[in-house]
Amino acid sequence: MKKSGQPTINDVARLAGVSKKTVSRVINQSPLLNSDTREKVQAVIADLGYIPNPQARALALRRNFLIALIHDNPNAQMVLRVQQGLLEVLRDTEFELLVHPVDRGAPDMRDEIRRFLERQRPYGVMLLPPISENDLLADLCTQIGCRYVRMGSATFDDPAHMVSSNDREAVRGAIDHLLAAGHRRICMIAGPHGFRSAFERQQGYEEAMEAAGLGVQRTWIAQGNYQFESGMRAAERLLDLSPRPTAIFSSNDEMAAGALHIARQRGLDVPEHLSIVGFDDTSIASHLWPPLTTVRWPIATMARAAALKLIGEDEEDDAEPSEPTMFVSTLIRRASVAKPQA
Amino acid sequence: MKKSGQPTINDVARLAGVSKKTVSRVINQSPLLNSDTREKVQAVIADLGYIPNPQARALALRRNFLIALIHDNPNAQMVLRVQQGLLEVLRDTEFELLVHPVDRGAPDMRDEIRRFLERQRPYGVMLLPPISENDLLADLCTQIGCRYVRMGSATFDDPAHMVSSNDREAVRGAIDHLLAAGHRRICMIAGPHGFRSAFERQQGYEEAMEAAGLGVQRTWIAQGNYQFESGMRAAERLLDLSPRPTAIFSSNDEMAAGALHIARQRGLDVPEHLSIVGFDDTSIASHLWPPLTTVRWPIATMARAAALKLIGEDEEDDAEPSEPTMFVSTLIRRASVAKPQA
DNA sequence: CTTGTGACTGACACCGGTTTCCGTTACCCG
DNA sequence: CGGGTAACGGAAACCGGTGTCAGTCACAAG
Repeated sequence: MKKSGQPTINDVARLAGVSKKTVSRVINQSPLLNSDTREKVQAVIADLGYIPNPQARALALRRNFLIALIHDNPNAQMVLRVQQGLLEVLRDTEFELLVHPVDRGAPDMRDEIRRFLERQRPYGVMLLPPISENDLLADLCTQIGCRYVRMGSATFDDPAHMVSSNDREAVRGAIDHLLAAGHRRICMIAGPHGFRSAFERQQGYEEAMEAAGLGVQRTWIAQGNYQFESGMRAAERLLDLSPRPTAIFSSNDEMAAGALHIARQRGLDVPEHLSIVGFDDTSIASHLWPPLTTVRWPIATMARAAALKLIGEDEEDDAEPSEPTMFVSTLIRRASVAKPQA
Repeated sequence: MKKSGQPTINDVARLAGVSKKTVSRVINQSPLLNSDTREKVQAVIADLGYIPNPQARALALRRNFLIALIHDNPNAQMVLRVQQGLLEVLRDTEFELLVHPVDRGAPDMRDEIRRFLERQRPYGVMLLPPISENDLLADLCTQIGCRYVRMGSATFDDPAHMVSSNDREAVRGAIDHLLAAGHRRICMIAGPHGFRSAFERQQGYEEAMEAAGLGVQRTWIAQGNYQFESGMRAAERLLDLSPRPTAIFSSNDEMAAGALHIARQRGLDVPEHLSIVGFDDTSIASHLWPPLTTVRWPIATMARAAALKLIGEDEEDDAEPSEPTMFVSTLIRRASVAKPQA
């Protein structure tokens, strides 16, 4: 004559002969518990297959176990690798991942995110580039009272809230690689205006070129929007230059793929007639022909670190030593770079 | 002297001069409500920025507003397009998306999923291939009492629980296209054993070959696991055949990309020396050189349909006419197919 | 033999909504 | 004018857990 639904905490309490409060103590690992009682209750829990209702818990605890991933990202590979990194950490916790993409274009994006945060009040929020660069969104999180971590191409916040890489330096390394191969007419496909990553990467290019005494030519830099087609357009402009560049560095792999596409269309061999270097090391880089020399951006690793920060125990006021949350990107040398032809 | 936290339903009721019951009626869109009252309450809600606590609601309603996406998918493009499709529908509802990837390899996958379902009890569950083909998981959902939709390459369940495409027919069309171009030695890179999509696509190939009076040669079919590298290995085996095939149909784009890679390595021009056709039409297909002729699998559309099914009002017992949940894939002709050389 | 102390446990209110069960009022209709 | 119905209020219970605080018990100290 029992009700047939899920077992509740009352069922456990009754069967174990204790109060529901004690069961609650077992669940929450309260230290002041007789180990006999604990074991008895745990046995009943296991026997019944009892699982505490997360909604009820959330209500009573006034906190939930949700991590929200907010992003507006053009790149599928990147988003998925972030999800994988996060979930690798979350898997053996009681946290779950809520995915909430937004539309950067929309004028009410901020309100939309606010509504989302106020409604769900996730325990932690992960902000992906490019919207992670928006300070207003970070403010929103603190205002609502959610922990947050921003992922970015440079540190622009309290390190406790950042997981970042040093793109500028990584790009310098990539350009140096081209320089070392003998290239001088090195052009760049830059990312869209307003993106911090685009800015950092362009800075890296400019610094490397100036350090090599080559200076920076405005016409050598074509802007794209991180998508394939824009890489094609940019490459067209660059390859129309005369003299033609011998190498192109692209702010991300997808635009590099677009550049490769155009080179092919024009009958230019890569790397014989044109060297190309990308950024990100998404799977497309190794799938292309020739396989793309590119900068590996350790996204999944960064996502794991972010997850740990989000669910970590560190208190706010605590003067944490802000662990090493700067990750290094490394150049992956494949087959899209060669010495320039005489 | 108010408490500063979130406004509650009591605050709304007090300010609107109605009972909380009435506010609740407004929120839940009860039909027997004077429109004046409704508007007044809604005004207060808007004014206060009141948002009902979803946890409390879930607790009281004994249902929540979560859609879970369970998948174990090798293909980033596909997963992300599904997410986009789902979220397009969910965006203007009160539902949120919970992403829960699993590990197909793990022996306790089913238990893991059961724990997840019993804990979260999502309102709806979306099962992606390949695990959507697992009947035990579908049973699990009904057992737990969650709605579910399976996405697949053929209908193998009550149509009310399926969103499917007819891969077999689509592949027949692709092979016919190759046949029409004059190809006879058409090989296939098949998907992994045990995948329904792999089976269906292979069937399509075999049916088309037999219908053309060419018969099916076992050695003309090489198996892969849907990933790039396996496509390379399969292509190597196929291109070692003598006489060499003039065309290769691949069970998905990624393996087709691998085949293209190998062709390049061997100095074979595509499509001059070898025609290649893929399946899925993920972004890699159009980014490759030459752009890949492939079958467009309308994933996002299917995901949208699935979302509608999941949040739809249709009752279980209702003998629904099982709307058109079969989606057609279409051949996208790009540049990787040509007449075979004499 | 009290008394105090600390370890352990239970009764009860509470989280923020919904539902049930009346009860009231106003209005419409025959 | 009786009676039916639509629109809403009030009180209390409930969903399934957790916090507070008081109580019990064993045992050592006084």
